[in-house]
Amino acid sequence: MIIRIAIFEDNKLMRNGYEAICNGTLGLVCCGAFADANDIDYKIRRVEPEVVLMDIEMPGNDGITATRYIVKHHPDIKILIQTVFDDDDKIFAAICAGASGYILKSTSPARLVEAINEVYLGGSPMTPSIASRVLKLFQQYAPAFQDSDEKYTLSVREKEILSLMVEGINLPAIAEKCFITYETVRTHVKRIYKKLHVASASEAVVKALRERLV
Amino acid sequence: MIIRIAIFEDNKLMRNGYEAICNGTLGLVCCGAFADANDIDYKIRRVEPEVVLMDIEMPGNDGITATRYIVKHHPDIKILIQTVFDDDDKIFAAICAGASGYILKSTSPARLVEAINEVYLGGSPMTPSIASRVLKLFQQYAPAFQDSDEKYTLSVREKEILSLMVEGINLPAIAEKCFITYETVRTHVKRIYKKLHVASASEAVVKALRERLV
DNA sequence: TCAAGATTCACCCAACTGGGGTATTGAAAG
DNA sequence: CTTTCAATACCCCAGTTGGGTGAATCTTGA
Repeated sequence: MIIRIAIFEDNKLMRNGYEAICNGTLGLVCCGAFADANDIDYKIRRVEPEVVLMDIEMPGNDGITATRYIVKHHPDIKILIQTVFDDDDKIFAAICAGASGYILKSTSPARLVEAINEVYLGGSPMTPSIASRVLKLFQQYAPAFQDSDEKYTLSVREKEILSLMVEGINLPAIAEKCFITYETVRTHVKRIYKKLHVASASEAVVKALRERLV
Repeated sequence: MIIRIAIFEDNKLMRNGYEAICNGTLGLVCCGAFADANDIDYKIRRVEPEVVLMDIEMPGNDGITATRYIVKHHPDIKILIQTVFDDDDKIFAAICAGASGYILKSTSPARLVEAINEVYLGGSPMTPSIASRVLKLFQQYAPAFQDSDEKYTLSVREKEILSLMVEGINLPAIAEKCFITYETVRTHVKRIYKKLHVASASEAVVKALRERLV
């Protein structure tokens, strides 16, 4: 099985370098090398890659936008972001755009080939320094758990009902779904409110989401 | 410079294996190998590691709790989580607890040594499959920026009221806070529901949180 | 100037919600 | 064997919510 790779990189030297690395490696083949991400749809349809090596910094259509586009319209294609910078905003944007991996340009050819194989197999290779920033961002944006030592002890049934509430289903409908009466659902809900120290469905679902109770 | 490593691993064979790997590698030394994380404070103070190799699954005091404790009280110590499982909850909990790296036990000794050096230097080595899950979790929990196509065009007042709803405040109270009548709040809320295509406060706040509308 | 939209307010009605009880069953724990 | 607790179910009541309709300002922009 040969992995087809499309390269997007504005620097001609690097582009040729990547192409050489791909074509010089058993199991890889470069099916296209482009200096920009304009006409991205045409280019992707033309060369039909399985993995895209994407430079973030490019003139015209930037790598993030292109990534977002490819993820949306060709969800099977894996995208490996390459950049010289490692600032939080770019990483954050790239991840949210749906990139599968993120490596610095200082990465060795051997590691690059490894990374290409890894994204192709569904993994997410990241330069450790990038990974470190991702974790920090993650901790920042998901402050749940932080030091929650099992604060709330919801029973199985209660968790089930709470998660249905998070889905926006109202109590009568929950009763149907759970094959129990409306009154029983209400009993559970009241207990949930007491345990979570809240007084309404909205508060409960917010707490459930924020503290990852469901 | 020699990196001091403390090992927490309940399986004796693996524990001895890790110890042998550390002591057999130039630049690393195992300063302590423990079968559980009980008395974690005493153990850490006793052996003063720079890097902790932590098994998640251990009898008694689990690896996550121990990680949280170490991060809190010895913030300079880097923690490398090791596990046989790669389920979302454990990964999420470990990251939120403050682990610096996360690798599977199937990782080769060479890669383990590499990972130890990387966490020591401030990086975050992750097995690609773990990294992949981290990215997915990240995308799930930070859907901001996702595609800021201004999906919903809420007015200023509507956003204000929606965010008060997310705080769990009920409509009469919102009216007071905004110095408008209860009926007006209700009019706004109804319009918000139409714009968001929802039919209840819970749904609205969930959507607001998930899509970062507030 | 006229249209569109934001913001404000009001009334009606049916349904749902929050809070307070009480009570039975079965399983697990001591 | 008794206690505890989750899960089930029912009652009452006041208050809130969802949905509909109508309407008056005010700003903004075509």
